[in-house]
Amino acid sequence: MSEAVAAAPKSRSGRTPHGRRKVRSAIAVAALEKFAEQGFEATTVDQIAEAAGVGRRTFFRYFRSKEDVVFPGHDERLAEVVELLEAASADADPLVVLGEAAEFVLGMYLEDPEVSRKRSELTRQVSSLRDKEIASIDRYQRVFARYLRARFADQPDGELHAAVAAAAVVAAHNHVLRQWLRSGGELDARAALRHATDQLGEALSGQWPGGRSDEDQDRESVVVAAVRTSASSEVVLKQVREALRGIER
Amino acid sequence: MSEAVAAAPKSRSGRTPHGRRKVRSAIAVAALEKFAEQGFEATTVDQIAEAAGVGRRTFFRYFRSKEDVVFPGHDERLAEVVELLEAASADADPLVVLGEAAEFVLGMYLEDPEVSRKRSELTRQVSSLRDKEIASIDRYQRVFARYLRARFADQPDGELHAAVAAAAVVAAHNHVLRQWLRSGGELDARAALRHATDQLGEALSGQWPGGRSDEDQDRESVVVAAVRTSASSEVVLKQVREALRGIER
DNA sequence: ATCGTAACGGCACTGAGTGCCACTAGCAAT
DNA sequence: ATTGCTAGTGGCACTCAGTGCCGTTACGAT
Repeated sequence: MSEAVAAAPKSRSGRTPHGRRKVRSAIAVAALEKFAEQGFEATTVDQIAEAAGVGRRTFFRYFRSKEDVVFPGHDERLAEVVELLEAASADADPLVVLGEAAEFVLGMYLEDPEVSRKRSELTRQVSSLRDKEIASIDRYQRVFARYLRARFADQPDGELHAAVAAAAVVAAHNHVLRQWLRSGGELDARAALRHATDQLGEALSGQWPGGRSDEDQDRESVVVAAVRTSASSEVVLKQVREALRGIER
Repeated sequence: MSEAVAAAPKSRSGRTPHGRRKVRSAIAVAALEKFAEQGFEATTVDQIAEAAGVGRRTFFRYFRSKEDVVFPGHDERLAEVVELLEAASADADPLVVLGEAAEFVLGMYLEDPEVSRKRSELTRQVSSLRDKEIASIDRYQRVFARYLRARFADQPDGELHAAVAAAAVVAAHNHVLRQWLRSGGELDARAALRHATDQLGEALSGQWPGGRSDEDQDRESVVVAAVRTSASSEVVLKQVREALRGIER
């Protein structure tokens, strides 16, 4: 590990894959192995580099920091979400679009359940990783909020509603993700997320401005007789909702 | 800086305030001065310590990290919020309680506008500080969510609603805070926050379970005739809501 | 005056992250 | 095959944050 031998042809000496993309993967695998074995903080970059068969300096060429090994390519993912939102039709219900974006993000976790579980285990234990992840989630939320801000631009309190709705969607996503992780991957996360965002859409676009555009054709199929009553509109609504719940399904 | 002179009576040598709490303040002031002067990253702890007239080691006795100088006592503040929520009446509307908690947090910023503005300027520019702050905000959100989870425990989807509502309240708070900062402290932030949480309360407690306890007495004052229709319950509800809106107010 | 305690300052050490440079492998042109 | 270019690599040295240790100093109590 020291003398003149070090300069020998490492290319074929078992280690040092030298494949362009293989190196990155080798480092990541070695790192996660070490983290699971001896913990995150107790593992030094030197150990990871040695285990991966690369130099310490090379580690930092592939990952900006030790934390970054745990969250690979979060930047690219975020860029994909931005694209997704930019490509969304201007006619579509903004909250539906955001729901789809959230499902897309969720899909990235669902793709590789084992990695996701290991990551969540790590982030649960190591505070610096938790902070990193929270910051990363916040970036998604900012993108969501920016999208909604544009869509709600002409409404009163549009910025407020955008910020709140974005936070709500992200919270719903996170909640479903946590449930899924706790269930050991058994839960139908996509369905759960859709259920959650449906409820959100009902609550938010119902009371707030920003209504749907395809409602008009349904409007004629129901007639409502409105009467004055001492009860608040909230109470009336609640009664109607319960009544409907009794009829349907 | 080296020989026997170092042991001389520093206590009266102009520097070294030596007041128990004065030291902390002196360090903080010196740090913020240096940060404003040459930037956060370009300022080393040694420089801060020297400017404050204390040893480098002492700096780390008062602040866990360089970032911590910018966010002093966030832990204590969080503890206060926890107390506030624990002290809240079990009868009160959970969302109102959370609104008050949010206003309390907002109040901490409002207390000292100049410091708040300097902090926000710093966090806007330095990513590591931004991440720290986001993590700190998330801790508030977790506390909020935990509170709501307890209050919504017996409801269907209670956990989801707790997570979403907590996120919504925090988002509203952050939005108002941002507005206030941008307005240069002119905005009536408390009123704006109350306006925002009022809307939230309407949207969330209206559509979702988690109803108030005084609704039952109102229930008898409205009668609903339910009929089958081709329209979805969403559409029916929306129609009713619009009709009510036309009648009231 | 003396003792005990708490705070302080210095020192040395670990480990993350960066800049620099020399080396090598692979590839293209000749 | 030789030369030359480029990109990836590894080692080295350096800065700086953060920590453990310890001798010293200031201060309060007896």
